[in-house]
Amino acid sequence: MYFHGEFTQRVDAKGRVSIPADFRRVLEQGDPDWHEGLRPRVRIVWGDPRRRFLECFTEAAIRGVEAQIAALPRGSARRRLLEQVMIAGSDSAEVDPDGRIVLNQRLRERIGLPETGDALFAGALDTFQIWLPEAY
Amino acid sequence: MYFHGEFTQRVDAKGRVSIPADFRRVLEQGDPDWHEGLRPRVRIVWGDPRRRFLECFTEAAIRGVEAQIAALPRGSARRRLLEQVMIAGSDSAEVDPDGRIVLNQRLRERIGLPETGDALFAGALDTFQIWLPEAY
DNA sequence: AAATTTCCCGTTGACTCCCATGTTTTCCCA
DNA sequence: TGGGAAAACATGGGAGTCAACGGGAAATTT
Repeated sequence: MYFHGEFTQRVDAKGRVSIPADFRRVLEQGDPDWHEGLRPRVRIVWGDPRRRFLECFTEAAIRGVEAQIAALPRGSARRRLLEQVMIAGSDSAEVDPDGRIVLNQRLRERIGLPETGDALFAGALDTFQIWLPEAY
Repeated sequence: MYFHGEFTQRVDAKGRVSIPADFRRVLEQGDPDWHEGLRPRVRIVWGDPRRRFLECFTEAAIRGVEAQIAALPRGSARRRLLEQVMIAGSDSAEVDPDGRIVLNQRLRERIGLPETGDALFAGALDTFQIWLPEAY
């Protein structure tokens, strides 16, 4: 089950933004611990300075990435870099009962989202991205 | 089993349009999860700016495309481009019990369909296209 | 206690579902 | 082969449902 499609969602004054319903379904299916009535988790990666979007992973997808990094030689340059970008540079969040997550100050600044405005969600197979619409 | 032929169908005020019956048969056969009494799924790709039509894939066909994209290196330019055009730039729809799908505002604008009018369906083997008749 | 975060509501609009109707095509049998 | 019944198809409309979203109250943090 993959993310696909493109959705514009409003970010309110509290930093809340609705995850498109289709994406929620994918997050639920992609979270091994999830079951009906529980809230799916999502991992938000912001650590790559070259990217002007937030990259969001299902629980299953981020575990795959973590396993790949863990398989690299401890202390190697490549491993350190990926650790810094993907692991240190990520937040995990829970989708609330209304289907929303909160983008905190740092996350919003990272992609240039104003106090209140629209965010663009773009599906990309096993991840989805959150963009400032003008930057997309 | 392939899409073929050319059909003009009416788009009503709600954006609904009947899928030609022949095409429905192909969608049903091309959806691995489909069985009698279930509704076939269809994937509508609108993301290629050079195209002035909507390209519609069977479930099997789009999975093939997704698998090919997923096989490309994560983060490569080619993969990002294809993700944007084919994955983010697509909507999925279910054929309703009356054999119709809904073309929402964005899809209609994409090919210049007026509020109410005719759409032209053209078979193209494993996909079919939806055109504004004048543009075809 | 001030600020931030979470929870819970109500509202709005879009979309889905179901039903109704007319037309065309298919099928069967005289 | 002609006619008629039955099925399939194309299309319209109304009502119910759900997602998106904003606001205030409660809870938590600092």
